[in-house]
Amino acid sequence: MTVRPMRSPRATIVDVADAAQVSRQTVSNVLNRPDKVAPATLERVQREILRLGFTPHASAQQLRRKRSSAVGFEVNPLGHRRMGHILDEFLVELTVVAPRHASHVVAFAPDPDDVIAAYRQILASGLVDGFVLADTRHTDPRPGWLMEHEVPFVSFGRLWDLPELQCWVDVDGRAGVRAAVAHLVEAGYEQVGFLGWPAGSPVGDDRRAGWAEGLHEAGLTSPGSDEESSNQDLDEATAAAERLLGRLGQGAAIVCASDLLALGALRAVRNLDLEPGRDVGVVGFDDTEVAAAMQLSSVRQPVAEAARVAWDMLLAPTSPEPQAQLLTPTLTVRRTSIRRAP
Amino acid sequence: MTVRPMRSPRATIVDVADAAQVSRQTVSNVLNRPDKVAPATLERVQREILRLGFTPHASAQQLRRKRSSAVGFEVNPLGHRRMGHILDEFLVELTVVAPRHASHVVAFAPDPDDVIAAYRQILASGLVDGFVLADTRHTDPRPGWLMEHEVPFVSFGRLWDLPELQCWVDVDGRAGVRAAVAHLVEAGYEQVGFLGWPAGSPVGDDRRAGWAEGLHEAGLTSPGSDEESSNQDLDEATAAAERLLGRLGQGAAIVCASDLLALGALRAVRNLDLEPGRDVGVVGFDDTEVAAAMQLSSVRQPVAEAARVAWDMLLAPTSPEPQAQLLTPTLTVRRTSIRRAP
DNA sequence: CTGAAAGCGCTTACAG
DNA sequence: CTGAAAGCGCTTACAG
Repeated sequence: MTVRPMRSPRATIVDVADAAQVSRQTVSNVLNRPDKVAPATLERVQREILRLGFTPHASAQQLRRKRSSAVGFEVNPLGHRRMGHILDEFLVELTVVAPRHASHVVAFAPDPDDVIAAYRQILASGLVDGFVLADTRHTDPRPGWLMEHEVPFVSFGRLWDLPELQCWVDVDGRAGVRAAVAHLVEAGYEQVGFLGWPAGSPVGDDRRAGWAEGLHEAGLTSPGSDEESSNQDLDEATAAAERLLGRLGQGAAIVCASDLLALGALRAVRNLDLEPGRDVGVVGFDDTEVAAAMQLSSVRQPVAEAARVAWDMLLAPTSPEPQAQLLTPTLTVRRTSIRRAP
Repeated sequence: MTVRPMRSPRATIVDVADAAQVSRQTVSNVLNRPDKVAPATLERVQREILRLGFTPHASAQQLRRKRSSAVGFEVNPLGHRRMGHILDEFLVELTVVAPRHASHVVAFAPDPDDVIAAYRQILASGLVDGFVLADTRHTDPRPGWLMEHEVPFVSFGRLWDLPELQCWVDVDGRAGVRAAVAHLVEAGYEQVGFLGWPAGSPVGDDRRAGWAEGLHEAGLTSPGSDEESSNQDLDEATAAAERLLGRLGQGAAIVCASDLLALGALRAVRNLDLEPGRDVGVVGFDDTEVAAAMQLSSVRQPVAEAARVAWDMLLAPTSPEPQAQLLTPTLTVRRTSIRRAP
């Protein structure tokens, strides 16, 4: 047996075949249909594969199989802060799961002026078989285009414009907020107000609905005056929270549609010389770094699970059509929703 | 991956050749060595390429050229919060620049128990030609292994263990902190203290050195008592900042090694019923979301530039050996370092 | 300047 | 169960 030099050219299927005294097709069979190979041959070939450190060349497989075993994931320099890095986390989890499906993830960044062109290009080059979408929005051109060209895809986030499409996984924000309300009531707060975004955003409206449902389930009624809204801006959120606190009585709590809004609520509480948690409960949404740093209780999206589901959906047989999935978030409880120190 | 058949089979080089009435080699020449093709032929072929929407098949090119035109980038589910998402940003910028080099980025997540195995595997499969490393640390096995196997790579972050290697780009944290000190002195603060990490981390020590240099340049001397250290923990940082403020006089400022430490400093300031900015200056490091939300001045790493440099270095000729590059960060000035409201 | 030939490394019917 | 043949889509010397 020849000793392989340090920087040797990769071993190919032919090298393995020669070493194991079989044809290269048999090596391929060992790799792809081991049940069709005699046990003794199988073992001999596998030993040589291990010994030579052979790994099939991805390009050759892709070319022959007419399949890349890769999915594309769009990353976005402008938008990637919008969701508090949830999407960065999602990409990581997508990548973690990929090997389980003998696949990999290709990141790409479209020109903002022609997003579809990037999808078209990467698809035409055969670099990916399909896509995982994220950050879907109203009038998003991507799902329609992919649909029309019969490109396999799954979306992390509901497909707002195409309610008939079921190829998505999302997080049930409504249930998360509902759970936060229940938690706050349980913790002893007597009223629960809501600090949300201005009406009209599907995600924000969904979270607001969760608050209303939570109140209802807890037997509390909303006087209609215990909510305020603000854009994603700290000063605006602080002012809104101050107005809200002015109307809520003693021992109240505020559930917020985002951690940033919650940060405004914390400020408002302190501006009144009150102590978050002890005097006023506050819960945020997304459990970002900000939340952890500020000891803010927050609703956490199950990102890793969403990534797993996305893969499963993408690889599932096309019929029966996969069902959309709504995952339930969890609540990370920290100081700002503990009414009394233990 | 189960793939539904694509609606239209892609156009191949042969389709273009037939349409343009040339051989397929000529089409290839149009693509790869246009100078070797007669102008009239060139134009005719290019017209057909456009008309058919032809894009070369990546796998076929990779197989033939023995080059993938891709770099691997390791993403890490545990470590990706350590640097305040700087690495997520870096991946995005790497991806943005990739098309300029006719390349793409393959993300991968190693098994934490055998990181090298993931590098070996992805390399053996021919999926990438090289790697961009990040989050390098002392006793990092990756640079040595890559070096030994003559795998092209560039590191975002100094190669602490291999000072002879020049294939890295990093951010000059020392210069950033020095600039922050100068800014604070300029803004009218009379003393500048430092809140850092415990001695021993190369990055932290570098930032501390920047503070000392900044004091020196400003003609201030450090009494040796105007620094404190804390781990990345809000409560610990708050306590350290309180001790520090207790020793600093009126009109002081604090430069911090991270935004989280700075958050502790902000808390300490408020605990003393003082107002950040007006009474005590505070500057953080990394300009994270937390900084933006808290109106915290902070040192910002030029991540996009680092990504550009990384690509250039990776593709640069191997001789002369590329020079390591240290980029200068910028200071994002917000409320916490403005002494008086305008 | 253009085209015929060889081949990158693999997989998949198919014949033996 | 095993191997000879064809071919995935491209590029690159090379001959004309």
